[in-house]
Amino acid sequence: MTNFKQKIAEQISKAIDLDKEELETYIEIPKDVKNGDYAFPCFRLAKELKKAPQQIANEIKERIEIDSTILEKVEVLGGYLNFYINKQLLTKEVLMEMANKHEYGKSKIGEDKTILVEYSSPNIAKPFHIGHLRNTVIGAALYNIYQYLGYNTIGINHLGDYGTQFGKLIEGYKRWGNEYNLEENPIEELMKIYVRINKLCEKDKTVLEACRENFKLLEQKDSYCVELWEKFKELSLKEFQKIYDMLGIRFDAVIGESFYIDKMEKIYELLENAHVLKESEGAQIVDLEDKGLGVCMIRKSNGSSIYATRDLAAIRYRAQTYDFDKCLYVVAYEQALYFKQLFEVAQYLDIPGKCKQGLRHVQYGMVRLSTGRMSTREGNVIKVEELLTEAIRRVEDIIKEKNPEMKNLKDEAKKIGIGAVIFHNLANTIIKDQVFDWDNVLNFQGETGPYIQYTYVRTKSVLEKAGYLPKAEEINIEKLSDEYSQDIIKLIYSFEDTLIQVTDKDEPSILARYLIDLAKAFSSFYNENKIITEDKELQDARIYLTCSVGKVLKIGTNLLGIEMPDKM
RNA sequence: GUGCUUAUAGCUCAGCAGGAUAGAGCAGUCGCCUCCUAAGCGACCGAUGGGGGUUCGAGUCCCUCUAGGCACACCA
Repeated sequence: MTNFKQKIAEQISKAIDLDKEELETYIEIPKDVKNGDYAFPCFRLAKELKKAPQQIANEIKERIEIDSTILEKVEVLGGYLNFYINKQLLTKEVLMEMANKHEYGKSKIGEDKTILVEYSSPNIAKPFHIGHLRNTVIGAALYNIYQYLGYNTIGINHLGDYGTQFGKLIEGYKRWGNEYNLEENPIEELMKIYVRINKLCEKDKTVLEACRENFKLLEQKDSYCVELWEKFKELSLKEFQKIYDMLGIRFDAVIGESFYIDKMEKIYELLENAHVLKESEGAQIVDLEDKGLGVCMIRKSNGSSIYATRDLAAIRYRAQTYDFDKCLYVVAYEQALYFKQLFEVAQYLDIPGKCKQGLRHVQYGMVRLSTGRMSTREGNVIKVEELLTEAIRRVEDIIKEKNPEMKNLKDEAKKIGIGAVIFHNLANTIIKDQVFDWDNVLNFQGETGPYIQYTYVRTKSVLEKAGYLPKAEEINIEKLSDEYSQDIIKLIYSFEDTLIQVTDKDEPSILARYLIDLAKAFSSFYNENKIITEDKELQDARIYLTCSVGKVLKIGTNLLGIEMPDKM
């Protein structure tokens, strides 16, 4: 499709002697459509050229050649040069693109680039709560979008299956294992043990030492510890899988921290050879004080490993295995300092420079309860299963009321309920904290997942009523020159650009917002116009547009990890 | 104490790496189903935390204050 912005920049660059790429960055999209489709503010040239902005605008306008196939007109308003693009061309191109491309917006711009996305990464033996949900949903959306743009994308679930916490669990199980029924409700019971042993550790430091000792034994492959650990792991994974199935999420690699056990010696060695490893209080650290990053611990004073060691081993392994260009860590912002340290220390590894530079912490805000922070140790967490089940239940109630005849009630309710929860997690800038509120998450009106789904279902139902789909090349595009249709056309035009923005900023909410805008534009259009009408040409054009909106809505929501219902 | 981060309408959020009159949703008030699904559409109401600065122009950049959140070595 024509890159209008670029074309306009080219024209301006011919009129005044400035680099067209630079000019392109100055061009903006006016807030008010009355001011055209693109605008070039001349203010910043005023000083250089020693002329009034308006005069500059006028002079550029004089010198510019208007290619009427691309631009309708150019106007000067204040210090702005306002460009009105050729609607016919835009409309034609969007419709043809839609007709010719099987998957609209799909691109190859990421070809030859490998992106790793580490996300979800729950801790074994701990409940999967709404904090993990946010992480999982953000990671999955990024994964899908990168992939759609042609990147070779690898999704990694870096399970927290190692560390002192297991020393604690083992200690707890040793002491009170027979009091708990692990088979029945594994995570619940393990959590109780975990909470209990943590309380004891706080009171009695010797117990904490015993826990650390257990982890050390686990690391040394003590058979009792390994056996227990494997049992905990198996039970937890089964539970997690239930949730991934509900959410429709899968990973290319599920590799726990424990996978790196035998890859850590090499890390010690590399850091040793780089002369950055120092002893401090009996532990091995890398001092990053001069960079304002404190110290990064690599080996504990009792000789056992720590998460940084395993993460470094993971980076090295991933560089060797995937030769990645970018590795995204979707992890809450509370670990911001840690990741800065990690990436800093990773510079000493024997991996390609592009891998070292491609490490990126995608930070998202915490999910809190109105009563404060969620804490597994405190036991006050909202579990994902509970939330999804409630969402589905509420949707079922609404369907029974609004559409009692509906078939596949269970299936559709699931798509809508889960869709609402996923969308809610992606609708806002991810760095912002969220205060969890049932009514907020499970609101189905306004800017929500169900709103987009509802809009989509409407497009489907119109198409069903029409019973045919006209050919794109036969559409009379003049029938789509009204404001409502044009709003939609412009939005569809900017779909790919929206996806690129998501990957530029690692911010899925940009796509979520876009889909709301598109659904709104269609809803207004739908309300204002009859699609099925007497005027056959008009009907064809509108049907085609309706179909296009439906396609983009579906592709977009799927990229966010949300399924579309057929009926609502 | 140091560092990071957030602050926009009663509530939840947008605001394209400074640009034209700051946009939505929810809540509230009011209209719209003899018409393709009212989980919808339209209208009204209502806002940039305080103070400086840079700039032709600041919600956006800088400084400062205030208020939340987070992190600062043997948890991950």
